Amino acid sequence: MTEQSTEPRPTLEAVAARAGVSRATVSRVVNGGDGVREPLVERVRRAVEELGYVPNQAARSLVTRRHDAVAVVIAEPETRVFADPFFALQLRGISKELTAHDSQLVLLLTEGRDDHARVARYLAGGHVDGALVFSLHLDDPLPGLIRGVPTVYGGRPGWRDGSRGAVYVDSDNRGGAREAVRHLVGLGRRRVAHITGALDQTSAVDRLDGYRDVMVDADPGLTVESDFTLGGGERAMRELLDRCPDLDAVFAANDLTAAGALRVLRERGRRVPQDVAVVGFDDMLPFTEQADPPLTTVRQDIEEMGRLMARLLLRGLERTGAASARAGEDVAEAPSSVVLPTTLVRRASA
Amino acid sequence: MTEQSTEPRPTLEAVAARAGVSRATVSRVVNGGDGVREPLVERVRRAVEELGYVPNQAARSLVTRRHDAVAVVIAEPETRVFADPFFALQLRGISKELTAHDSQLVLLLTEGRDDHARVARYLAGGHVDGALVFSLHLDDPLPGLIRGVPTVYGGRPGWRDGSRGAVYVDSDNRGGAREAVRHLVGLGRRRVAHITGALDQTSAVDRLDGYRDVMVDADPGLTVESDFTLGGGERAMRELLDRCPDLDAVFAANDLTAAGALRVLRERGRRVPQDVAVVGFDDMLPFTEQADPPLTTVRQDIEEMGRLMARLLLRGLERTGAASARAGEDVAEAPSSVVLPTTLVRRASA
DNA sequence: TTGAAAGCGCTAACAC
DNA sequence: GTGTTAGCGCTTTCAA
Repeated sequence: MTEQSTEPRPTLEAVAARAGVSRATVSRVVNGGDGVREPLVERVRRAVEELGYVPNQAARSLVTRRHDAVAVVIAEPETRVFADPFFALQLRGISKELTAHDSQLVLLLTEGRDDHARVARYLAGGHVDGALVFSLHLDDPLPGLIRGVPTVYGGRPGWRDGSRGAVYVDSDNRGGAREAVRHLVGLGRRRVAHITGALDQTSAVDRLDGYRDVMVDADPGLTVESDFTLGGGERAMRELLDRCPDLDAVFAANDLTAAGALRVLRERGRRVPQDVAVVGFDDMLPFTEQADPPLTTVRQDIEEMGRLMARLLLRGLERTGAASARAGEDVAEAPSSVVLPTTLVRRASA
Repeated sequence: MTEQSTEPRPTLEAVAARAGVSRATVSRVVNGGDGVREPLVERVRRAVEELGYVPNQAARSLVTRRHDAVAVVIAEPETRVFADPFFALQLRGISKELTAHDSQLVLLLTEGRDDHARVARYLAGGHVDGALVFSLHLDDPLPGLIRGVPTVYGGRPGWRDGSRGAVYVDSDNRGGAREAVRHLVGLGRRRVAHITGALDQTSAVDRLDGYRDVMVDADPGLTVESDFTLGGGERAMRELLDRCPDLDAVFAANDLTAAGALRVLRERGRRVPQDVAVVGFDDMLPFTEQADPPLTTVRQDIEEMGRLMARLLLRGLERTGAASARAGEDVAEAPSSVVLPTTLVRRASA
């Protein structure tokens, strides 16, 4: 392993000694330097430089009770998480926003129920200022375990008792689905099928609702439940074709599912879009572009969702944080949930 | 935002008072309970339970100088990072291993040169016990900036002056490439082309070397430089076809590149594998399986690489950590680099 | 404006 | 075994 620094890192004390001032003064300079006269600031800065001083965050947190760190909890037992770049994009957005606010990203991946206690303990341990929680399934016990930690959810949580005032960022899944299905109908398709996502997630439920909004009294046989995966999409498509050979369009709950459907349609000799038009959801490049034919889909801005989540959380933290409370200054609104619009991206498949 | 616990969390002191013992005893119980008599352990446990006590990590780190946290640094300015599930899989492996050791994963994504200083500062700030660093390009300044923090690299670093005793985990890129090309040659192909990866990364260089090992005195025109992306693969394939229309096989530096190549081959009316056989690298499902035809490729176990990196780092930390040093017990070997084997996965494309 | 001093909550010697 | 005590490195009143 690369170099092990055995010699202790310099402390405030050391810097103070070197600069010939008190610890308090060094602390002030390090934290912005307000109320310290210029020549002293200069002296301290130089000492910091020379000694390569870096504040010890543990000591600082101990007194300030701030950590400048945010936990990102991805509660997704399935391998699916890593089959599409969804989370990577969210992380990217989050990371950008946090970085801009000098906050760190602590990633908590949970593989199953066992991990919930661990995550809860961690969050309760006061390691982080807040949490961003993803991919909740209905009745996920996690939210109940993390009370006391400011949290923003990715996607509307699916609690039966409403969302209990939880703050979340979501796409307009229902509206997007409506637009997709309307597009298919506008193309003259009458037998529009729907392959759902995992119905224990609100995104899947909302997309199904959107489909139903447009296809009122649709043949129930045209809807088949699936799970957001490629393999699931294949299975679902086979089932649909067996059940309703006359279908002329498919709205799939996401692009991965649509890719599976496309493959089966090709297998079965159905031409896309001539025989069957297909629309996906997510606009997950390069899946959609690489698909054959390139996939018409509903785009959501994943990275922006991540960024927004982080922003809401940080804003909330500032609002309740010591800084603003002390000054009693413009106490901003408590942040509230945001639903981002989607857009239909037309390609060759529909 | 969900609930803001305003009342202060209980401290060791509070637990001690409640259990009628000293802080030291509580501390002992909380940290394993060695050397505390059973009835007391019980009393303390109950008090902890009742008060919902959770240790304050900042206070603990301040004295132990351990953080039970490891930074994962992904230094990848390109969007590419998020186009394939490569990092997600590594993260998964790392996360599993860290979790098993009660360590946290702090993710540091760097978007460009500007971020290096930030990352260096963070690492120097003693927030973490060690670092796992990925995706280094040649002459990346980062390694120079993080001296003092135990580090394991993902992929062999490409420093001109050797790897300076750095510990890394890598795949046998060269051997895997050899196997891929030998396979093509074994199929009777004589004009085997190679689309390289980004040659500022050792993985790309090693794969090129492996290709050359087998194709000694190959037509230099059969090798074209690319960048591990789908678009890059398309461009490279076009160039190759223009330059060497008689080529009968392509070894692409990764699956994404291969996918690009496949697309262009189809465009140009070349049948795969009859006219041109194609082999990729990575075995990035579902890319390889979804490809048309399904892609023959060199598989590397990405998740295992991640897990191994974490294991090496943790082992090294234990070795030098207070615990083992104090006891003077079996001082294990300093961990050394590991190169994982690859395997050829045959599908339809070659 | 600057410094002195009191902790933040915890662990680890060292006594008892 | 258990308790007492001295810090870990920092911020933050409070005086000067």
